[in-house]
Amino acid sequence: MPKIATWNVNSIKARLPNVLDWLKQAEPDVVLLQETKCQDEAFPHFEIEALGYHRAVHGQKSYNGVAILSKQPLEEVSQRLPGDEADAHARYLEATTFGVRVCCLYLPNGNPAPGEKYDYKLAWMARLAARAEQLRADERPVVMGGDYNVIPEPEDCHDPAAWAGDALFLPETRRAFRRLLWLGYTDAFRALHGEPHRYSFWDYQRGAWQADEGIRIDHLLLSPQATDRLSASGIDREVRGREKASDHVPVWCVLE
DNA sequence: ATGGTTGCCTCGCAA
Repeated sequence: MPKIATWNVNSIKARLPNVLDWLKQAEPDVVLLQETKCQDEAFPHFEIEALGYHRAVHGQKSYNGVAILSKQPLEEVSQRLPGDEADAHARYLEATTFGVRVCCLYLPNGNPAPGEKYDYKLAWMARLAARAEQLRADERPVVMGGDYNVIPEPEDCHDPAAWAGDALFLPETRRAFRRLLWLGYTDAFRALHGEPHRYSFWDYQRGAWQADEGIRIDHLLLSPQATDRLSASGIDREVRGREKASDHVPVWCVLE
C-alpha cells in the first residue's frame, strides 16, 4: 500500500464512464490524471467522491488539465512547476498523500520539432529536473508520474525509424529524460519488467491499436526512498480495447 | 498512400 496509478484520460467528461469502471475494478489508492480538459467547476467531483476519493484539480478550458485522486486527504497542494511564472498551461500538480509526495505532470508534446513548441518542451523538462532534484534532496518517498511524452528507448515503440524526427523520441528529449534517472529516479515499470514493446499509448489513427503499434510514454518515476518500497508495477493494457477508450491506458505501481 | 481519429467547441487546433 498504496497503489498509485497515472492515466491520461483525454477529457474527463468524455471518459467518465470508463474512468468510473476502471476505478471500481483496479481500486487504486492514488490516481494522477492528465488531459482532463475541463475547468475546475466542471470536474465530475460528485461521481468520483462517491467512490471514496479526495481530489485536487488544476483545470483549463479545452486543453491540458491535471488532477490527483486519493483515498486519503491531499495535503500541501501546489499547482505550479517552478521556473516560469508566465507559463499558463495547466500541466502540473503536486500533493502529499499516504506519506508520499506525488507529482502529476502532463509534459508538453513538443511537435513540430524544431520550433517554439519543442523549445517549450525542453525548457519544461529542465524545470522538471530542477524540481526533481529539490524533492530528492528531502530524502522522502516521491512519485513523479504522468504523460511524459517521451519514448525512453527504441524498444518502447514498434518502429524506431518512424519516430526518429519526432519530439517524443529525439536524442535531446531522451537525454533530458535520462537526466531524471541520473538524479536517482527509477522508472517503476521498467525496473520490474524487462520485456520490450510494452506500450501505454496507441494512436486513434491508422489502426494502431489493432496492429499493436504503440509507444510507452506514460511513466512513474520513483525517488530512492520510494523505489525501496516498490513491490509491483503494471500497465492496464486491456482498457484500450473498451468502448470510447482514451488513447492512453493506466500505468500503476504498488509501494509497500 | 503525407492518409487516418478523437475531443474541444468552433468549423481549426491539439494530440
